[in-house]
Amino acid sequence: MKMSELLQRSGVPLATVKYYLRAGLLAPGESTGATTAIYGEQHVRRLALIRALTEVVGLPLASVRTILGLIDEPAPDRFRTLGRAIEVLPPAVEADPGADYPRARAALAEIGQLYDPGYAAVAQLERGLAAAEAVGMPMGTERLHGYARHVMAIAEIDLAQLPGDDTSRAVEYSVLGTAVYEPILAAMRRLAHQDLAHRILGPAAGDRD
Amino acid sequence: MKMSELLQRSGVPLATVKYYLRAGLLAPGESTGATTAIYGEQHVRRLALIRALTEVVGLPLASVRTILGLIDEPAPDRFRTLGRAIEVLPPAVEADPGADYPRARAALAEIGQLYDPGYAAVAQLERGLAAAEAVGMPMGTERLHGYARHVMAIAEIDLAQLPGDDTSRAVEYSVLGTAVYEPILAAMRRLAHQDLAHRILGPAAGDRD
DNA sequence: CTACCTTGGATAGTACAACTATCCAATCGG
DNA sequence: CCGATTGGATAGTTGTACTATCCAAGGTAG
Repeated sequence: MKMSELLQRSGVPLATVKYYLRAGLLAPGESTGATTAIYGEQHVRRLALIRALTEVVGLPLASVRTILGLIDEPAPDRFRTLGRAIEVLPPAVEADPGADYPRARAALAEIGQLYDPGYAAVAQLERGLAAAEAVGMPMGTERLHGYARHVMAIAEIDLAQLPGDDTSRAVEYSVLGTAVYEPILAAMRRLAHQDLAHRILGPAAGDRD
Repeated sequence: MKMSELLQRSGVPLATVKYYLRAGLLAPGESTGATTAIYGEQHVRRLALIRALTEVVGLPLASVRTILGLIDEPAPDRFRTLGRAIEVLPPAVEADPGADYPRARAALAEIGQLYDPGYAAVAQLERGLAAAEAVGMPMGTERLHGYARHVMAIAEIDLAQLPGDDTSRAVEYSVLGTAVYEPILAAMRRLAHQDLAHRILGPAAGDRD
């Protein structure tokens, strides 16, 4: 298809597509002359992916670029690829293998999980726990164990979906699954809160007008 | 305390504190003359809260302002207060009571929860589900049920922590708990993924160098 | 008591991200 | 063959979150 059709199919304005091309987020079409190039389905999908990551997940374009790069050329092993992808997901925190994350270390020890200060998610956990403390609602042991149990169950569901044979697709699945399903989980938690509040606080308290 | 001490205690630069004062995020100190005012512990706490919401949760200041306003002056009932707070949490989506959210409606019907297009979280769920579809990994029924079960269990843990007697504290708890514990849950899910990947894919695949 | 420091208040400037708009020239297509 | 489309380049806009400077008045240490 030509540019005009790509614009129509994707719903992205021309100026923005040009911007993505310049930024290296979108591969140029196959040039068929000085003033034309043809684009394929992969361009439509790529645009949808960029928009989903920016608008729904809320990623800055620099992070989108990293994730797209990982999908196109994964790191030698899945584990490291996923680790790299996680680093750019919000809230972006760079892991410092030399640093100590005391709250995260204690929490992970408590629930029997591996503590590795080189994981970005460990730094994120530390920040989250510190923030919870700072606003006067630190995480208790009971809550921690409860969260851990159910989060682990959710992670098992996620991994069960993982296509085991095709590595490249598995990487794409892992990376996108982490990013895309996070907002869904957050929304479901919020809805669960409202559902529970409605049932427990009673119809009176739950009445919306 | 005086301004200089507030700066030291909070670690926030003077220019930024002045900016927050101007923006109405921080109440002015009690004026003791044309060029002095005294600040209290509540100012230190408020600054910590602002920083936690902006840096850890990643909220824009406009959303922080809304949340602070809800904590200071909650809406008539908890249910609506929490609803308003949820609306400003990322990814910010405004709920349109007149709109239809087919994916969210189907999903909520499937798991037996109330569907109300007036909830911002419903619009968020719709967006998330649509994004998952757009990138080629739509949510299946099995996954939906699994998520729902565990998310509901997590929400029950959250609500168990809620102080039942003091409404104002309960509101603060609900609002902050939703915002602050979301990044913690996200980090825990990512760590659970890595933990599982390490155990299932084996030490070889999990080797980090 | 006085010279310097702190403060409050106002205003302007900076930095970055993510577009958005325009211009030009080549060329494609009816 | 002539208007519309395209690629390529460049400049401008919008929004957010600060950051820096200036001024005047009031506090404060010696």
